[in-house]
Amino acid sequence: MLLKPMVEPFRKYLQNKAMVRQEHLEEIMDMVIHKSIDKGEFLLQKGQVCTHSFFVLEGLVRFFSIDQEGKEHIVQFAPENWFISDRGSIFFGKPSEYFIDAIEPTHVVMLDSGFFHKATAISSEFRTYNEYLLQNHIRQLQNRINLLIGANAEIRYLDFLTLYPNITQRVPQWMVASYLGITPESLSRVRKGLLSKE
Amino acid sequence: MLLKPMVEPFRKYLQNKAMVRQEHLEEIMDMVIHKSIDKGEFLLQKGQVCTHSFFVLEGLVRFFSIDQEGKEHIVQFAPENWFISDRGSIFFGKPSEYFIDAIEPTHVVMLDSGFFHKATAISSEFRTYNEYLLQNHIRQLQNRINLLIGANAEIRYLDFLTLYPNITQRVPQWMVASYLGITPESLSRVRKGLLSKE
DNA sequence: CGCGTGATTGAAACCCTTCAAGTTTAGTGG
DNA sequence: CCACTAAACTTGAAGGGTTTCAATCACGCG
Repeated sequence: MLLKPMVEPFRKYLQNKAMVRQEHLEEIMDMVIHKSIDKGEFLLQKGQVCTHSFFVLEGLVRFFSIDQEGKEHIVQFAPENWFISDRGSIFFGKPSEYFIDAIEPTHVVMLDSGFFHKATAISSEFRTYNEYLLQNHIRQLQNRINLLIGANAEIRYLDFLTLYPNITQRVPQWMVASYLGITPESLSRVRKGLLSKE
Repeated sequence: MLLKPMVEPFRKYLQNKAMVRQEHLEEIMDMVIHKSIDKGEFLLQKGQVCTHSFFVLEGLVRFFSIDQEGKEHIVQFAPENWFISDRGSIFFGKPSEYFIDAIEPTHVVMLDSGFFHKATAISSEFRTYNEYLLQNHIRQLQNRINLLIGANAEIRYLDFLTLYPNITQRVPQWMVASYLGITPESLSRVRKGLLSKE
């Protein structure tokens, strides 16, 4: 058996979060491959068919699109212990409309398209947890849509701060703006306005 | 056995879309309850814990929030053959932030919180189809977020038209505006602009 | 140091909203 | 079937929030 020290956080995650039992752990762990990427490197680029999901062991990645005018729009951040992939592309086998790259030097495990089927077949605990992740993801996306159609930039920024309190210091402000759907200049002014209130 | 003529479309859906086999059909169908509601009646109101998912047999419902200023924001429409529920509330047992009501006189089947677990255990075909629905739902929500943070009202309206070509005639224009995150007046002007282009 | 990236600030332009008025459409009761 | 009414849609003008473009400032790193 190979020594894979870097992927240990994934084992811990399966054990403590997903409650996967000892007897199923190794079989699942045997399916994972470690990969490390530098800041700025890509895990997925537009036009590629997304073949893997990624679990972030260490570091921070972003999931984003680039529009016709060349502007980036960040759909999601993924720090440690988050799964990230283009579900549409991986599940339907279509070329992706999105990019995934590293904001920090990052370690991930790569999970091929059969991983979730196999792992849920092996461990009912993993199946339950995976379903929880899907439901929670949908809940978050709906909440974000609700804010985007109903709330102004200030409220969306405050919501972001409470939702991702730890990430704010790790990403440049212009990326936060991109996530919120506003320009860096606007975010700067929103922050200025908030400071003068308190 | 009871005669349930109204729920027949659900049986057909399970058979043709989800590819549920004959031998599993009745067991699943036995779990469903029919309910009909008038235009304007609610299936879910803010503050309630959502106890059921709904499958629309006939008619049209909307899933929406109301903000502090009393304005409605439509997160989703659900016409025939769509599932609708507040996944967050049903899965986590928390009071909902959303409303579901009928835009037309509507017939639904009610699926209690255990339905999906039981049905996926009974039929592996249903399990596969349910996963497809979840993945597809996430893909749609991500796409909508991407448009909300990166595209103007005109582009979002055109996307809406291609995504829901049949619904446009069935919902008042002010609801479409609410879905797009703009005012009815703005949508009226967007439409005027599009007419003068062609 | 100097360079590049990111953050801030200002002014003008733009998109969308708000408010108000008018028009059309749809539903209801006589 | 028409008349009436309420709701939905349109249009205009003014205002607000956000973007754009440009200039300046702050900082980290070679």
